[in-house]
Amino acid sequence: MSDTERYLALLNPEQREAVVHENSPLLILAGAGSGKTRVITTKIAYLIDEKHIQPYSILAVTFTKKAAKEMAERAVALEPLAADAQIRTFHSFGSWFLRKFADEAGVDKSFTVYDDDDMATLVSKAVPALSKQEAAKAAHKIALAKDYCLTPESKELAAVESSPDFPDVYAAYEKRLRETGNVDFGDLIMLPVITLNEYENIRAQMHYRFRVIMVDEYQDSNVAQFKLLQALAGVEEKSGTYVCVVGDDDQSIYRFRGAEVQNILTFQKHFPDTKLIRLERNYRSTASILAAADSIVRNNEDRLGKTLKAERGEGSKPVLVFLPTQDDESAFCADLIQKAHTKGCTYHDWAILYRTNAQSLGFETEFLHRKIPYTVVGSLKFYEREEIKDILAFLSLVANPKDEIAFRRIINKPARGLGDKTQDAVVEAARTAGGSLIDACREYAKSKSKKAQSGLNEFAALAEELAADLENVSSDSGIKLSAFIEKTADRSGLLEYHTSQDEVAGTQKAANIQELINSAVLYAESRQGLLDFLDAIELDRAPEEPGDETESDNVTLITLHNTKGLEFPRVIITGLENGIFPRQDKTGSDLEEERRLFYVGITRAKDELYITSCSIRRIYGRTEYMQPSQFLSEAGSGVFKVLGTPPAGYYGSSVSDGRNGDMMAENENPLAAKWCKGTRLYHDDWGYGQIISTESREGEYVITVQFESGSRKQFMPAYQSHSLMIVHD
DNA sequence: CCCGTCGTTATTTTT
DNA sequence: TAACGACGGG
Repeated sequence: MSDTERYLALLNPEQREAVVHENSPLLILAGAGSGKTRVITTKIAYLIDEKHIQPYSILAVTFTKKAAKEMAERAVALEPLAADAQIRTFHSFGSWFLRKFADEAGVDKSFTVYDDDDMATLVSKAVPALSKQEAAKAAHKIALAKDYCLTPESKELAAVESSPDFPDVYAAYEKRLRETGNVDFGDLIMLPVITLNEYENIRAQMHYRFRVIMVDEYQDSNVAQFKLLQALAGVEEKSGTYVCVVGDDDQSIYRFRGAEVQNILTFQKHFPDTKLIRLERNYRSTASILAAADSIVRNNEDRLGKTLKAERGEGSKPVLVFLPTQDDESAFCADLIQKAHTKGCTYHDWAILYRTNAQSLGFETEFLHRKIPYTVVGSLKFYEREEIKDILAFLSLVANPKDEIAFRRIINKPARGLGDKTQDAVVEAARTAGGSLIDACREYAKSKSKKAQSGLNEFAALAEELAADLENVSSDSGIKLSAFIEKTADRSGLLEYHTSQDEVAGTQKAANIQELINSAVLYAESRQGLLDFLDAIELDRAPEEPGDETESDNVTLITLHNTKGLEFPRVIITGLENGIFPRQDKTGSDLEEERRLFYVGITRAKDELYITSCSIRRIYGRTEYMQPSQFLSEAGSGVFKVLGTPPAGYYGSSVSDGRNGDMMAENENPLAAKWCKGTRLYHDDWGYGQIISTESREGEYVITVQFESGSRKQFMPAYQSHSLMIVHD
């Protein structure tokens, strides 16, 4: 048996068809857990082994570095030659392209990438009339415009932001950004598109180079990325480039950030003769979890439509739990996890999902209290922390002395007596001279009196010294970049500044800076090494966060958005309440996106799924009465096993079997109506049971419960209802 | 220019 | 509730 036969044998018929398909564009609609990564990686190996495609001319793009890394590793495991294939994120491809064709694209070869924060700062400097908030809003709109590949001159710009001065704000920002030589994230996609459209020779060069292009998570691509794919593939030129995209329209959850579901819905129109293959066999979740997922997403209108078939057993029904308050919610989750842990289930098996980052707080408090180990994924990103951005800003300024944003960030940190006024003047001087900000400091210091003078010279000397250090080391000298970063942190005074902050606020800033230093050991102490390091950080931030504890036994706390591509044996999706999830008054296509988000959450679960909904929640310090999420009633009955009692007036999936209503008419005691003979119950400690008798003792209503575990207990629902929940099947 | 206090305002966010 | 930004006194 050849290697090829061996790995093809691992595939089901649809997967195999997708791998061996050739000669026309291919759209793979891959449902959650249907093995799409396996298909892509096998296809890469197959193209190299059987079709003798040069690995070098295969381009596979993903959205996250994590996905790119996993894909590369798995492809290489199948075929070592795949190490030479270009497997990268859209943005890292854009970065590669822009450095290669920097002159044509109009950027500095050694550009660094501005993030959303930097964009907002630059907008406020380019258009000083705007308040901080207006600048941030404008920056967001500019990013969105770039996602749609719109320049300040584009007629369609009004669709993004109709305000009449928006094109001017955008244009002013662009002018200022080009002056720095840097780019923003949007540029990494948009500028290559513009360059490719403008230069026929570059287009031809790319067509010659890349014979196969594959795109993962295609449902989350935006218009600019679509145009990039179109230009690279050369549909109009009939370049013969093979295009294969993989995605799932039901998992499109980044529309608010410019992702365009239409890209996948209309792919066949833009790429003639497209072959469509559906992967609908799900190898991840049990049948009853998939049934729940389908009962949600089938309420969406705008979808290509597909039904997942479970390859695993039926499994246990997902459990829907109605709880009084959010505190009960975190207690319920903690109980569930602790109980499973005593039975040998690891913490690592569990994930708690929520709509907004703020919701993690309640769980953190409860878990800390109960000593349940956990990790919060996402919320405060390492590279977005103040101290890290400070050090990176200093490094960026060394790399590019025209970097205005980096300059402003650190020139007066620690305080050197150089406030806004001085900064503006220096930046202005540098802009008119068209030169370096450091030179401008020296120049401006001459015309300035005493105090500012020494500060300016001190700062300039520091920047010059560090820059000179870097130039003096020949590249490949074997010295590590981490030594240089350590020196930068030390000499700039930033390390000392943040260490003293630690003492006041009890933070971990100094330790974080040390982590940053450590992360640079693999880079050379040279100008090129620094550029590589900054590039890697800008584009690959999320994955290898220092302190990543995926190895140890922790419960995962994570937003629904962040779970894309992940899976867990046991999942709890929390906060299923109108206003929280779906958020506020989402309607139409926004509501459909929320529904897809729920779908993504459900399909993360392999074996067990729990869903919680509270009656009372504190929002912004105010106590609000919540209604269960409309998604729950849409699911219809029979999908979930229901625990607890939904708030009055809720006619969702837990409609009573008629018994409760009948009893209410016969009995004046509301407790007796609810806690009647035959009612099925769930108790935090004793598990499932049924009421076998009821009585009144000394004026108190008492029930006797027979538990499935064998034990028989008595309870007074008036006082103990918090630990007892009624089961509605 | 620095630091404290008060008032305002709250999504999701691969890169 | 909490966190962050705007403003005013030192």
